[in-house]
Amino acid sequence: MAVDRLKVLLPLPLPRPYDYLLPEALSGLVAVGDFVVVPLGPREVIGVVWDESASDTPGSDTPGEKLKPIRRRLEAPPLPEISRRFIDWVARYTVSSPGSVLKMAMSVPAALEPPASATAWKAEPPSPTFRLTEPRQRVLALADGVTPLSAAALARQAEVSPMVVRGLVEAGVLLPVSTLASAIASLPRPDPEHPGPLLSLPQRQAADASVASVGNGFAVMVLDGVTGSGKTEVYFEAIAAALRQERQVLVLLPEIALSAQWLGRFETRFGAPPVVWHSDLGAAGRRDTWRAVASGEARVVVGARSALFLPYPNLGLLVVDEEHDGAFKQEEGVIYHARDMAVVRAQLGKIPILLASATPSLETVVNVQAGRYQSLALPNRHAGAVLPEISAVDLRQDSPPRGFWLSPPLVQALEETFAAGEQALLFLNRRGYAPLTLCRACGFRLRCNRCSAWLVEHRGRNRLICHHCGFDRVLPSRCPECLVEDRFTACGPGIERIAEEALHRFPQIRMAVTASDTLTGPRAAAAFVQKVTEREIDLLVGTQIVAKGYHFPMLTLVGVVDADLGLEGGDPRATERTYQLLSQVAGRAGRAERRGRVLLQTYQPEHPVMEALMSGDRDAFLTREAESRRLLSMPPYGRLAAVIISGDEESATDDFCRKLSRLAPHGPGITVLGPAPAALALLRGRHRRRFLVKTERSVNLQAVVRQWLGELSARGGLRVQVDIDPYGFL
DNA sequence: AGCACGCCGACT
DNA sequence: GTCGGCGTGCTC
Repeated sequence: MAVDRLKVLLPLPLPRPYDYLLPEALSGLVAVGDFVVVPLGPREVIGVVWDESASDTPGSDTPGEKLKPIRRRLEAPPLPEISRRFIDWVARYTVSSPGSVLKMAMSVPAALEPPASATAWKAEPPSPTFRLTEPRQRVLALADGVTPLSAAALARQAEVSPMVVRGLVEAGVLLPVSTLASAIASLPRPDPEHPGPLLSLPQRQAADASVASVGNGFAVMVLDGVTGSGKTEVYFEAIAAALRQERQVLVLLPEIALSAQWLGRFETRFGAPPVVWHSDLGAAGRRDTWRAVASGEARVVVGARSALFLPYPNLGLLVVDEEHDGAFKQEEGVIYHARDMAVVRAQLGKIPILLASATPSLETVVNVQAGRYQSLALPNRHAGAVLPEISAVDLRQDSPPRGFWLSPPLVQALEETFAAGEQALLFLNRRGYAPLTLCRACGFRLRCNRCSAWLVEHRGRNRLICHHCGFDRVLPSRCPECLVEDRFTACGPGIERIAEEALHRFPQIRMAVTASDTLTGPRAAAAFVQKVTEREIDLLVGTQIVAKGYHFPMLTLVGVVDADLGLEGGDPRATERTYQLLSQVAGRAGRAERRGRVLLQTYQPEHPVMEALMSGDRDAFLTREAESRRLLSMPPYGRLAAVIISGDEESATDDFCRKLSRLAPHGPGITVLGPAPAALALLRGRHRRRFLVKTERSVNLQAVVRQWLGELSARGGLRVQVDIDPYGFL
């Protein structure tokens, strides 16, 4: 019997797919995975056929027989089965609706509509009688190129009047072609046989192991090697292996927009650029990329976390570079960790995944120790480079003068570096001039009205900015509290202030100040990299943005202005994160023949993080961290979920929390903590409270949370968010 | 997510 | 008396 009903998943936060009738006219033409247009209330929505629902089980979970018919099927490649299972899996894991996850996979509605065919023109050999004037020849030469061009582009590039092109069209010498089809066909193909750099022996061995895994089913490999050990070149070989097998590859990077250097290395190895996917891709770019992925034409995709949800029909390898990086955690909407979901995607696709990092996350290290992941270690920096010498400056002894932040030893090291004609980096993970501004007359501190955060002075722009909601204002002349005039004073340093101090100490040096707000987009990043590489810059002052992925051969000194920043609060995860960040920053020093030096300014040189950095004994540090996590039953030894309640009214939010509290799950191996004010108790005008659900590994955490939250519905501006495996523990 | 339905304040 | 605010709930 023919199927006459289908389940269709819509990209909306609905609890399950809806049933629709398959009209006679579409019978046999619609299959599971197809994109279809269906009516939903008064509107039409694009969804995906999720399942067949047998017609002889009427209304098992459907209200009555008021089923509406599927309107039409869209001419797009169907959503692959693995993608559908992946979406279901992510929804279950993150305690969100499958429709919300589908929405991430369908982020480009335009890609599903019939390809808009902007007309381009292709040259046809003209008849011998056709007069080939010089302008006409120029146009025809262009139209003979690889990429078909529009009439306007032909005229512009051939430097002829549009009338010439029109004449050629009318004469039948230029024929119309569909831009889209040819754009896909002309995607540059990374070539696995393109000669790449020579690999060192350890690189070769790791590369061989990863290459061998390609095409051999699911496996997780951890590429573990210090900065400069050449991890990228190793996984390039695995990518080459996947390309030889005609499979697609996805590389996830934490900060895609800023990795111009990474793209350069890729092109050196493969002779062509990869397909790039990130959030600030234009609408047309997104559409074309989505289609290129769905058609299988995009061979290597490099992207930020959302690239994981593109509809790869033929994915053969996954790479997560800098796997420890916090940027893989999506904190809004469906909250997920792209690295963890990538492992699941690899498992569903029965393909290998490579996790690369110089400072693997504790979760990953524990998985290696348990034998679940295979470790491919790269012990040394190649090309004879040595690791930087890392030492602490004890600020209790070597304190900077009042109102300054660079200690005498650091100033001296800078002096030596500049004298040797080398470059230095001052690292401080704090944007702006000063993190806090207060009134000297009454002690009033300027804070954001909508967030529990101080306003940060950005002197360059003459603004006070909230880093959480973006609110900004000019510095008032009068204190809003005591009305006294001009008594505001900046407290503490941001990178702008460090830059000011450095310039005061070394008036001659050429300096670049880089933060996420000054290094906007790939162009700015490329310009910055070029300036540093060509040694037009002596000193870099920057936030974590400079810690990621750059390689400057002449940079031999790294000064960490405040190594203790981020250790406050006692969150077990903060220790690990600080270690990873500082380790990464330290790796910027001295990668070529020159040995680098790293100075950590700290008030606690005996802190395990500092000691681990200085001794280079990462494994001892990790063992110790793992032990403390085990004692606390924290991940990865226990399961953890954060439930965040937010509302624009504080009392209503607290009321709701009390109700939830009374219904809180209990039982063996289940602990619910809270409610407590969330890390940012006020964010964008919303009051936030947080519960922590902690369970033993044997407990189905998601089921517990789902059942708990299912008992109450949040109304009246209240919102409930579930964060499985939250990034912070407190 | 939309979009309609519904129940209370200021207008032609 | 109606127009319209946005709170609440439904959509196969």
